[in-house]
Amino acid sequence: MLLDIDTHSGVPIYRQVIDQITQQIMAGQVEAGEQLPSVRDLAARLKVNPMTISKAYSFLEAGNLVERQRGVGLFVAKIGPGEAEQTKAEILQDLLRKAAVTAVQLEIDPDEAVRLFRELYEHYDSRRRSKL
Amino acid sequence: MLLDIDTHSGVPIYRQVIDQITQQIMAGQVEAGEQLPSVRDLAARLKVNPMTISKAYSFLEAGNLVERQRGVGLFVAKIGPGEAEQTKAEILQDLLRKAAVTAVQLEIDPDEAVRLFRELYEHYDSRRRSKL
DNA sequence: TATACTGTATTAGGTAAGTAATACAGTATG
DNA sequence: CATACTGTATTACTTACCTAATACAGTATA
Repeated sequence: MLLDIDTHSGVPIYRQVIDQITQQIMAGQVEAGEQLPSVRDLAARLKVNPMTISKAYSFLEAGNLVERQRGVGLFVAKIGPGEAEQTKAEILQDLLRKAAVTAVQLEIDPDEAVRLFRELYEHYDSRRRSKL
Repeated sequence: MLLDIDTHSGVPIYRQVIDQITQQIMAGQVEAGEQLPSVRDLAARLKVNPMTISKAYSFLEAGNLVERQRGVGLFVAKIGPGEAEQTKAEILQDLLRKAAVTAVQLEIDPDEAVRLFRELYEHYDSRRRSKL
């Protein structure tokens, strides 16, 4: 599992871990039942304290995205389709909110912004399809 | 000047203020010599402590983006020609690219994604207009 | 001069994040 | 059983962020 922590972004490390694992689960990059790296393993890889990772994992567990077994490890949970849909929408909304605020701040025409977004969607969608 | 503070993002408030003002200056949305809102004014608007805004303004001053005059206020500085400017379209594209990639990865319907973006735009746009 | 604004400084306090160190409890394997 | 892993708990500490309150100094206007 590849995680990237940007220590200059101002976002707490544990938040970045949560967000990235959440996204990977939602994108189907990891399957239900799959084991995530151990607290110590991931902490060593990311060069942070194990308790920081444990904190992130606790939040993921509280959000029912993973199941933790003491002595064994952490496993991706089965996500109900309704829950997955809601989580996906929340992830996208956060990104689009940032874009929308910026578009408004910079006084970019809404139709222009929407057109650009749709074009980008189609661009990356066709790239994804060409991989199937 | 419209600023939006997302208290759930984990990014410190002063960082968000810095980043958004920086972005607007670099995009040419505000001109050299233009006055920014006072510390107290912006703090009241964003419902934060004035010292938090003062901290952000200090960083902007340290980065030579603004000039502060005690008793008068804060003014956008002349930016040297060497400073790399991004166009508004480039800025927005970077953000929308991330959203588009994510929407594709999460297999979110394009019309749904576009509808969400437009709603968010209109939401923040109506906030901006209500301040004019 | 008084008033209302402007930014700045200071003190004190609370919360959050991250860390180090240590130890415990549980699991799996040889 | 010993070992090596697993997650968890705890204590203590530092740094960062944010706040409230207060006051000072500077500027602009009536």
